[in-house]
Amino acid sequence: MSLRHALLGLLADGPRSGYELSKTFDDGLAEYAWHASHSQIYPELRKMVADGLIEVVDEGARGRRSYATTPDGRAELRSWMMTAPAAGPVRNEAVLRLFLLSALDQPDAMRLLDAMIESCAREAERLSRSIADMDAQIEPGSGPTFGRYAAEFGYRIYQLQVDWATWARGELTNDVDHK
Amino acid sequence: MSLRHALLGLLADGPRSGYELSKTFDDGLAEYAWHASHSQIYPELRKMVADGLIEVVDEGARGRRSYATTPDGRAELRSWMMTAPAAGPVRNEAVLRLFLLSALDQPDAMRLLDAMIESCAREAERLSRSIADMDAQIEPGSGPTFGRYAAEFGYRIYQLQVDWATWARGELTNDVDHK
DNA sequence: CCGATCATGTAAATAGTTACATGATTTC
DNA sequence: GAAATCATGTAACTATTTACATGATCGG
Repeated sequence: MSLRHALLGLLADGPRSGYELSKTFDDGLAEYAWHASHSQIYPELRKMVADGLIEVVDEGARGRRSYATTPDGRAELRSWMMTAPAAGPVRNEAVLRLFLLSALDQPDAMRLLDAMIESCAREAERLSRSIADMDAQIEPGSGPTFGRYAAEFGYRIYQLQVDWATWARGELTNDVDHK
Repeated sequence: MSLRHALLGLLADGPRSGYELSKTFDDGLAEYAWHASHSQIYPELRKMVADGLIEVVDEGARGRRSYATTPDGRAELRSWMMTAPAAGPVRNEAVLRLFLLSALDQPDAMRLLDAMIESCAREAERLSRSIADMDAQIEPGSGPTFGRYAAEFGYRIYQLQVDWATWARGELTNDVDHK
């Protein structure tokens, strides 16, 4: 049950409301690691309270409730972080399409690879700028934030997709030349 | 509904049984792109027959049934390949744990990073050997197989994780030094 | 003939998505 | 005072996992 651990992990940084947690999924986490919608998050938070992993620490305007981890929650998170198997089942539609490339004919495959190379390159560049911004305004001595780690990962993964697709494009071209 | 398209894509290469499709998921696909168990695959194949996307082309021993794509199925696959959005929701537990690293204390984070670096490096090396094997025994003029594409992707992604984790390890170390 | 593997299935439970629903507060 | 955003929820549906279940064939 990774959603539960994702929520515990985010709350480890400090109290958050369901709404804020939902936002955090939307920027960064959902793109590379784990996606969840608010309709899944709110009920899960209730269950986690019932299970003693988190507790309500503040109630604000508009029914806002902030949650924080309990000692049990932190123990559960640590145990999961340190003992979970290295790889679990993966779901990634973009990668799936890369893998099914050979199901297309040559011109379609080329068109798709070109489109992917372009969109991944654009993303990589966007993240590269975003990283430069972050690095320009950190206070010295403080380590990278969550967002900085995520951006670094994102930059590298988009660059990888560009490189892989460029390589695959070359292989496909050679393939045709030899026929 | 990506499972359906994954199955269509695999069947585009030639007729396969549910059992074989299930095996294909297990080596390569499930690790980087999409996971599915046989208990999900068999019912889905039946639905796809009912929807006219695939058909039974052979019945062999032990109740084995081979499926092949229909023209409708190939059209559906192509349309999905060419028009699906560049990025969908992602699920990847290993990456999630990387992102939640800051929820651990320094020594635990270091231990986890070291373990990840080691296991990813081992995987990268295994794939590197596997790639060398494949490249040694291809007939000249024929393009890379599905497995070759997958292995290339896998190698690069494990290497990326090693590099990212090594970078993160350095950042964490600096962080402590400055305190 | 026995163990491994081939080959398919179903049922129950959990996880996740999509659509619907409501109302408060802030900002302009 | 209207639009945007904050903030939470539920219901129905679909997808996925886990566990149970069965039997055929192949290799030694």
